[in-house]
Amino acid sequence: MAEPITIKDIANLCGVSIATVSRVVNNSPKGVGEKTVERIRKVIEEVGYRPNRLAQSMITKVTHTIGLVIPDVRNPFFSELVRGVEDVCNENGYSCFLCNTDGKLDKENEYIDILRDRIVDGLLFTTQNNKESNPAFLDFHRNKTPLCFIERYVDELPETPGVFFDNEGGAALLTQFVLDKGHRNIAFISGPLSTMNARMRKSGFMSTMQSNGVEVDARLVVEGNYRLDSGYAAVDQLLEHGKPKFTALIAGNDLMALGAYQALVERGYQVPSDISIAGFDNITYPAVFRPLITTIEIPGYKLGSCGTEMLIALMKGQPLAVTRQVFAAALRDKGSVVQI
Amino acid sequence: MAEPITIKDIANLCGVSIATVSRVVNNSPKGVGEKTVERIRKVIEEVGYRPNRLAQSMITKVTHTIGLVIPDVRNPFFSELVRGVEDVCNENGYSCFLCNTDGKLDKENEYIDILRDRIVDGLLFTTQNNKESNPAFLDFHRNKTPLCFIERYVDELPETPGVFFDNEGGAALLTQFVLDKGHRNIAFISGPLSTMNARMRKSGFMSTMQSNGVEVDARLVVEGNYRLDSGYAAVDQLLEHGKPKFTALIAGNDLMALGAYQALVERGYQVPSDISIAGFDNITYPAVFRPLITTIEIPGYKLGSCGTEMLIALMKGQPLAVTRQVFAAALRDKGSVVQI
DNA sequence: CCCGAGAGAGAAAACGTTTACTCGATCAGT
DNA sequence: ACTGATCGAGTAAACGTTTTCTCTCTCGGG
Repeated sequence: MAEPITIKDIANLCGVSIATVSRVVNNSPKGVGEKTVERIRKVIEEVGYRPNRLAQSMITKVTHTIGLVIPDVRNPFFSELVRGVEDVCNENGYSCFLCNTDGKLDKENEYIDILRDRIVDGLLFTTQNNKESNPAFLDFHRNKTPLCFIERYVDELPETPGVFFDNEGGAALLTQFVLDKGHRNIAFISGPLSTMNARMRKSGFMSTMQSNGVEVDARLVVEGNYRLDSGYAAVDQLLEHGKPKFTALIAGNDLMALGAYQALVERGYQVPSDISIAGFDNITYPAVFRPLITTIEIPGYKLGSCGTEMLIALMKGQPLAVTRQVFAAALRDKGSVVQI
Repeated sequence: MAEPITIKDIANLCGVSIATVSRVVNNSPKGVGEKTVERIRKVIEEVGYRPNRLAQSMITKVTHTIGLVIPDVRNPFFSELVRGVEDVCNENGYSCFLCNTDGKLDKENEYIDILRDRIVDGLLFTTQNNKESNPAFLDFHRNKTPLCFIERYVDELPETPGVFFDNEGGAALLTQFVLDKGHRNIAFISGPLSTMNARMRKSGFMSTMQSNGVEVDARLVVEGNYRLDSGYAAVDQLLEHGKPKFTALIAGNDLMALGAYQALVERGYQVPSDISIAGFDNITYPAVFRPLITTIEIPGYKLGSCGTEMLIALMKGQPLAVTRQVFAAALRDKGSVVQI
């Protein structure tokens, strides 16, 4: 276990004080002579000295680390997001602690505590729970440790910065697209309404239907849970009373759309000729795969990178132009919605 | 910016010395009276004191963090792996720095330096480059900072622990499966032969062919780069001289298999009735998607969790029963290889 | 020749812990 | 009553930095 080289070693090697070495390490140009700087630089280079970041952080109270709290990195949306976060961190000299909560409140709280203990400089946070939050969380806020939400509000912290996706606008865009194709009887499978984005998407659907003067049949609106099988089950529910009363189906995400697709095909319907289908997320798999679902793209990478940029600005004490950044929706037409 | 509560505050509040508080925090039972412990515990609880981990680490030289270096978290295999790593870390009180290198040597080296500076207790490392390595990397080794490879050897560090997937065995298993279906003319698209796993898979293919007494037509073995389009391009190369001379095609991963599938279909061949296809990875997408490719499953989560368990054992100074853990391959028959 | 300014550099405190050492008090055994 | 453990608790050094002061030169201007 070779003892690491410390600033003291460099000082001895150069015959100067540690203060002087510290000055050249942090290249604060004041107070050190040209040739001394040169000499110390050379020795540092030669012996490969690297300052101990723990000791530095002790003094400066800055660790150049952030915490990233998400439900599950295996979800492709979050993989994208994580990569966006990590890239921006790296560009700016930050490192990133990854934390998976599965959306569970107790794991969220546990991680918040851990991250506070580790003295992260900032926190990037996503979750489904926007009701309750942990004391440590409010501590972050109270201590003015920068905090940036990703697709999340916490009711207690209404002014906290965040990056959001325009779920309502996306749903409106998609609904309008389907309406423009001539559909009037449109079924809607929402995500779990306990989540903010499911509510927003549903609301975008409802309001667009209304603003187009199309009445929504309440029996055609069902709640799912964002999983494949719940899309499948929703179709059973929609077909409960015999023949479908809808020519198009919009799902709260692509996974449910795929489940619905499967159910419809198994029951002998042609998609999209009999029934059009649309989703949300633009889950992108290798282009070979079928079926393709017309969808709303959610820019995961962008949300991650921009959220991190906001956070870094905050950590640097820069004032934010916009504290809540909302990303517009984009439609990805893949042919699963046809004109009637 | 409310100043955080320190051990000194607790000491003052309780009218004891910081040493005593430290003892109860680390509950080292020696040397503190029953009632004192109780009193200090209560105050700590009340004011919500949490020790500063930086200060602790300064003394103990232990940070309870690890570095996880992978090419890209967006690759589903690595998403799985990352989650396996993070779960085990969390169970054991470790936090994990995520680093994406895109397989680039310079980014790998950069992260190694960063992680060493951050004084991680251990390092989990994957990459494609097994030839060159960075001085800091060897430093890890020299300083006996635990190191665990994931699907990687570094030639300079032959004794380093690691978790591996039995690529050669997997390829053998798959090749045997295809042979058992009666195929004799089998094309093989390898991954980039600069990578260890591509070489192993190819080698498993070649040796199984040979051990079954089937000669390999050199023109039917081409090199790809693990990406979709290289599978597509490989088919062009294989069909260069007119009609296919093979009835089955094994690709070094599923992505290339899919690219090959697309190319074959576009050229009017039926898969699998004309040509069977098999891959590697078991990229799992929602079950609705077609086509399905018979493949070898690589247990990403398991590799991550077991690698982390090894690393943690090393960090605790426990001797390892096995320093190189090799995970066996499992075949996932999805019907894309038919009997002839 | 003297004074003051400014440059170069060192001394030492501080950051919040852990831990080896010390010390007094209590208490059991003789 | 004296000795020697043992227990409870405090003192202070140490970890490797940053940073504020302070000090000593050197040099230019009057």
